Amino acid sequence: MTMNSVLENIKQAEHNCKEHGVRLTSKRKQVLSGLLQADKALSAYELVDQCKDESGKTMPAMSVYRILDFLAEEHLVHKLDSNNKYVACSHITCSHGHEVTQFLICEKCQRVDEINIDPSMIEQLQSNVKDAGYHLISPQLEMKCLCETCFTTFPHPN
Amino acid sequence: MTMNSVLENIKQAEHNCKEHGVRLTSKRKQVLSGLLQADKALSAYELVDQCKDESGKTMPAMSVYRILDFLAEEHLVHKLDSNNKYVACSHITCSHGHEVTQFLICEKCQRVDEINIDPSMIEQLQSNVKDAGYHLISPQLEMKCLCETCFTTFPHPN
DNA sequence: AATTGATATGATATATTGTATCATTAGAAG
DNA sequence: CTTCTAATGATACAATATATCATATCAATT
Ligand SMILES: [Zn+2]
Ligand SMILES: [Zn+2]
Ligand SMILES: [Zn+2]
Ligand SMILES: [Zn+2]
Repeated sequence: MTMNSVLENIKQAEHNCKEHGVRLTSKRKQVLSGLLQADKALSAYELVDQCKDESGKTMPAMSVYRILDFLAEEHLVHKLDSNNKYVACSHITCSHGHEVTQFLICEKCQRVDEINIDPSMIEQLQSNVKDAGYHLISPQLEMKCLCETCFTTFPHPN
Repeated sequence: MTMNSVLENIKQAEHNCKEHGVRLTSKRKQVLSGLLQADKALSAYELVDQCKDESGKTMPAMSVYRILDFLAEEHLVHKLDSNNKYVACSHITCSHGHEVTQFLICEKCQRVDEINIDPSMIEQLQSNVKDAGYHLISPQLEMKCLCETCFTTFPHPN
């Protein structure tokens, strides 16, 4: 992501936080900015390294985890359970809600696309869940994939 | 799951393994049986404890991980990325394939239901992935839920 | 400006999950 | 029985995550 885009995202994130009555502190900006620049999913500890590289100062892992929790609550980043990594939300500067999020995750290069789901599909998923006697609490679909580049670059089975 | 059902599942699992030219050893049976009896998702280390309780002998964590890998390859257990736990396949004694598996996971009690997806839904998911320029390599949908019991028992937001 | 209370961050220890590697054992095949 | 392979054990360690208490920062009030 270009530096301009990063700044634009940060600015919008700051605005969103203000509206929610919470603060996007400089550390939180630093972490979010790191994720935006990386343009892929990073682990908490990779983010520690990235912050070190950017600023020279070490950010405690504990702080990174806390900040990632905060950013996730604000829907500014998402945690990917598939690989225990974190990715910046693709929809910070647009007005998407987050009823159901779907991620396509490249297993090789950690590139992630956050795509939209057809509302009828969401409905069907919800109704499947309900029919099975469950109550959906955190709908997030993660699909383990290869991106086009990795698919053509690396050998693969099938 | 009743002891009879457990034995029936083990028997079928043994048959399946024989067909694939691999061995369902006694340790592997012990782990699979532990998961079947638990009737919910367990972590690898919870399984270590369970094996200890059942047999008196300690099974090394390393072995449990290896055995879980084996069982997963045979589609006898599934790994849930959502909570880093493992669950016995619900379809050992029936003839389901595993093109796309969908799990409803209770966040409170770790109860899991492995349900079927409508083929048209699978198709649509696949086409979404393709449209985004990705290649699906391991389709497994995990939905974080509350089961009916936990939903009515515990307080919840919304 | 100083006081105070709430929020954020740092420091440290520890828990949990998972892998690498080499040694040993058990099974199948000849 | 021997020999080869697959399975398991033992040990060390890496990677991910949380618990807890101390300190710093910020903003409101005096
Ligand atoms: Zn998002
Ligand atoms: Zn890729
Ligand atoms: Zn299954
Ligand atoms: Zn439950």
